[in-house]
Amino acid sequence: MTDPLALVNALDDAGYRLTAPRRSVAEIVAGRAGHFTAAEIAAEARARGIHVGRATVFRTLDALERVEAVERIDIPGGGHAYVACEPAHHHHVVCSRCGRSVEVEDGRLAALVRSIGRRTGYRIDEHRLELYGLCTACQAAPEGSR
Amino acid sequence: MTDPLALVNALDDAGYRLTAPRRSVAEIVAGRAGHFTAAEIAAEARARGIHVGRATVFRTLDALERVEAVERIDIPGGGHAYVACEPAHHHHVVCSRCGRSVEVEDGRLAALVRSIGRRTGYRIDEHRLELYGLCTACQAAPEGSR
DNA sequence: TGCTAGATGATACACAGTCTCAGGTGGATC
DNA sequence: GATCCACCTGAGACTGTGTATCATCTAGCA
Repeated sequence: MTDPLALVNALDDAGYRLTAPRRSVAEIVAGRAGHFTAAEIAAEARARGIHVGRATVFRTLDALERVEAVERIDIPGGGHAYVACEPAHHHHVVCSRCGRSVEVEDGRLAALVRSIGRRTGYRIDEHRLELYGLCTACQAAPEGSR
Repeated sequence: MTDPLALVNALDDAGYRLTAPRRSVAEIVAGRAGHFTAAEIAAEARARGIHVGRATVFRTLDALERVEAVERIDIPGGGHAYVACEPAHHHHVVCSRCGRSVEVEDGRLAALVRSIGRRTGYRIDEHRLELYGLCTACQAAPEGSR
């Protein structure tokens, strides 16, 4: 759950025009607790009776990613998902049952990455760490319930 | 570069039948130094004059992944790739220019993952770390050469 | 208010991956 | 070596995700 205004402002600050479809997408994104796919955003917009083209959803998520208001992650089994997040380098722990995600910051991993770089001789420019498991709520909930 | 026999044996040991298409795919996979996509394997088979269906390539790579003879990784920009590897949990450092990859083992990351689990309350079942950069050869080679 | 660059929706397209199904074949058994 | 059948195959349809194109629309500036 994020402030829709923050997303809209991020776009505005970066010089993107503030259009109705962008506001709608920002609002839906902001209302999401966990990760979501482009298709889910399009479906929710349709469910709310808002007409937003599929291409526009992709374009808007792309814009939000550029301004670092959302992050694109790979999900196990292929495909992508997005998470609304703070604009600093970090990683996500994603609940594989309910989709809720939390952010963890970078500290020790950055050191680990540097050490791997030294050991392998590679000049490491990019890394991605994604963690999947069960959030506290889903651990407590009985198996299969959702 | 892996021993094609090792891949074929891994399939055999797991109870998979040893068919001509599987041997061909195993041979092509074994001949690869870096990562590769299913499409590349299919293309190389075609180039060698071996007829292997696209579905069969996917099925064989899937089987090889099951027996842990290859690992499926996500590449930046979406899509998947595979790397032939030893059957122990580890991660890959992939050269973003030539595609060559090296394996790094797990030690400190496992500890980091545990500590993230403790901190967030998540029960972490799965994690993936992928590192991208330039290998020593590509760092030495002039920009743009391949 | 008018203008224009940038945004839009519709649509076609590309591509990866999955599924189905009729026919083929590896390998166990005799 | 012959037989048999469960498993494997290729072909091709299908699905889902993401991109490209284009005519039309509109936010926001002068």
